Amino acid sequence: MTMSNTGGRRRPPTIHDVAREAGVSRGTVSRVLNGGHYVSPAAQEAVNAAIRKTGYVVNRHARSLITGRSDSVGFLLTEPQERFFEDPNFNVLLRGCTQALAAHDVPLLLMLAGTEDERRRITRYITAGHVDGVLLVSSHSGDPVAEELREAGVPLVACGKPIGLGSKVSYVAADDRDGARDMVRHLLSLGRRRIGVVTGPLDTPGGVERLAGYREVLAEAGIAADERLVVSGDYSRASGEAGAERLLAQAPDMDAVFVASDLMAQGVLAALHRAGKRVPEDIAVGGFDDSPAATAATPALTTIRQPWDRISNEMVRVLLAQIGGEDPAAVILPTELVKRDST
Amino acid sequence: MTMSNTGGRRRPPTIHDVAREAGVSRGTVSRVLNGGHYVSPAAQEAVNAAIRKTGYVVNRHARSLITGRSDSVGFLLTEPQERFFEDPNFNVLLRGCTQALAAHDVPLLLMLAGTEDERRRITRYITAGHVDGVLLVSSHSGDPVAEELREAGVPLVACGKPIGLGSKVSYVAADDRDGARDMVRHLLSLGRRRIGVVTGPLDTPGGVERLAGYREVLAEAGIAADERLVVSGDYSRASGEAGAERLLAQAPDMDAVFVASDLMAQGVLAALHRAGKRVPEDIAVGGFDDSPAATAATPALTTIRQPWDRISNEMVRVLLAQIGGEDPAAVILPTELVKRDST
DNA sequence: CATGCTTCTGTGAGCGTTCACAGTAGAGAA
DNA sequence: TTCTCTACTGTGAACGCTCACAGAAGCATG
Repeated sequence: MTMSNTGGRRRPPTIHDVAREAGVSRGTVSRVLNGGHYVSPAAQEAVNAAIRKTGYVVNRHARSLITGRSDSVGFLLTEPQERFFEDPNFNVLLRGCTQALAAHDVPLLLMLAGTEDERRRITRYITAGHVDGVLLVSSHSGDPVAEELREAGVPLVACGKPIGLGSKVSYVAADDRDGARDMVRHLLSLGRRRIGVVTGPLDTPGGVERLAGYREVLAEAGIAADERLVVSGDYSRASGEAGAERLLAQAPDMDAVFVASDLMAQGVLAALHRAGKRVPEDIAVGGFDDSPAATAATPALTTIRQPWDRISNEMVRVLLAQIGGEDPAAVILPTELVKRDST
Repeated sequence: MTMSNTGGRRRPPTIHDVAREAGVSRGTVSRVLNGGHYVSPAAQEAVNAAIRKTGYVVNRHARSLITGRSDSVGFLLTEPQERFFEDPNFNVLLRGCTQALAAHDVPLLLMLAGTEDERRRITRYITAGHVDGVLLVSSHSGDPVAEELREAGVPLVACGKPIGLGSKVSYVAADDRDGARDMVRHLLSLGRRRIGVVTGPLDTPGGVERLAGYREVLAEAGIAADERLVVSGDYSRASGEAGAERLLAQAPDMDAVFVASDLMAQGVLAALHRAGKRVPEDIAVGGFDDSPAATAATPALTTIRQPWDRISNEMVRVLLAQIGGEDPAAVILPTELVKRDST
């Protein structure tokens, strides 16, 4: 073994060591490292051998210092803390993004900005160029961070359509409205006519769009809108529980309910259970997300699958493209109805 | 406003710009930046004003290049992917560590190393000095990453006691054994005598220790060990379900069961429900973790709370201390019994 | 033979910091 | 006065890399 590195760290090999080992100059090694253009096969081979032999790994700090890029991206969460770890979707997204970035050898910096203070610090950090771009996960509109970053010219991709901002910012989103339409059509196809809805927060695209889909399908089916069948939640389990109770009180003849998230649907199921309603016999329940909560629920939840792997992949793709100089882009991905036992 | 940075990124101010603005030298600015020793109050003030005026932010790459430190740490997950996003504990831990690090202005790099290939790449990345230290989250023993990193002299703190390694590696863990003892004692105090257990994987410290606690308390109570009451799971919901079925078959007279994770307990509850057993009347169920799954379960789960915020805080503290030159340390934190409806 | 073109290679400069060192000024002691 | 000590300040020289440029070699074309 050449790299006798056991115990205590010694000075790692530099590009100079590799060059000497390979009998070429720093320039040639650098060229090999960066794509190998204008390098003879012989030199190429010698350099690669030297890299293997010395165990050389490029010093990203030195590289970043001169290129001005950091070759890393931030994963920024501007949600208040609770939501982050209550909502399983975040995990799937985070995991997907980490993997997609790893495939490009780009490390991911996780950033939490719940408070005003943290937001300032992190904005500062980002605009100082410590990351090349940002994957933004914040559902609520009027998020000042997105606007600040956009103004500072930081490449940015949001997850879900940012409500406040113009079309100048990239985003990747599932087709919420279409997913909602699918679910409500499914409920209609089961013969249900008194279909309630527990929406998400109406300052989020998901909240707005899923409600819109619900309304559209009912209108198309010639069913009159009934506001007693519409209540709002905040995606939390507790708000689902409260929502179901309100619905039962306002519309006792309800025979189905479309819930804008699986977590809320869990709450709805609990409330229905308490009220002595059988699911799906008395009331069919449809969720949204296809999160682990859907299979964990009893009965297992019929829901709308969001294509999280594709979403994360696309977010990374669009972000890297934008870092590479391309213009912002919006990507909408289709959802899928997953039938289980609750309908 | 001085920093007219609107649209397109311009060259950010350097330490030189600040020095000129403040009428001092680079050296003085640098000293202010690094603690302000040997700097006159007047210079101190002038530099701070200049920093505010120019909007200067230190270029970490340049700093890292010369100091040899990266001022960032890695959060390394060597679990296979599924577990990561099925287990809510990871989130809490991740969030806690991110916050604790942010308080020290240290960014966190999230690293996933599920496959052999990824492991090699990431080990390489880490040993090249791209992070100053690593927070390691992997429960299974015989994890080669931990050993490699330790050998390379990378500061390292594991979450949970690494089984294979000697005492040379730091770790922070909840007192699994004591938590298990509390739970089993609680079940005994309810008059239960035929207490089953669904353990975690027995190549993880949590799996081993929680089972040991169970055995100890039963022995102390003078209850003979009965291997028909002991089955193993892998912390997944499904394995809890399967485990409960085995227990019911092997020991139909079981009147309580201690499950080594809340997620598995959810599976246990489902299986008991299917078998027509009432919880807690027929069989009391105790979980472990106090994850969101505990409150989501019906009935709400009596469980053992792991002090995740303290765990993450301690992990960060120990890691930073180790980076600062201190020796490795082990920290054991107490757990807490949380009584709900399942016992 | 000169000229141009393409492919390849080496060299110096410089990215923005910190660090070691060499000062300078002022206070107090001899 | 002169010396020493302390508090402070400025100045190269790195750190390891990429980039622009200059030049060499090979080959075809004028």
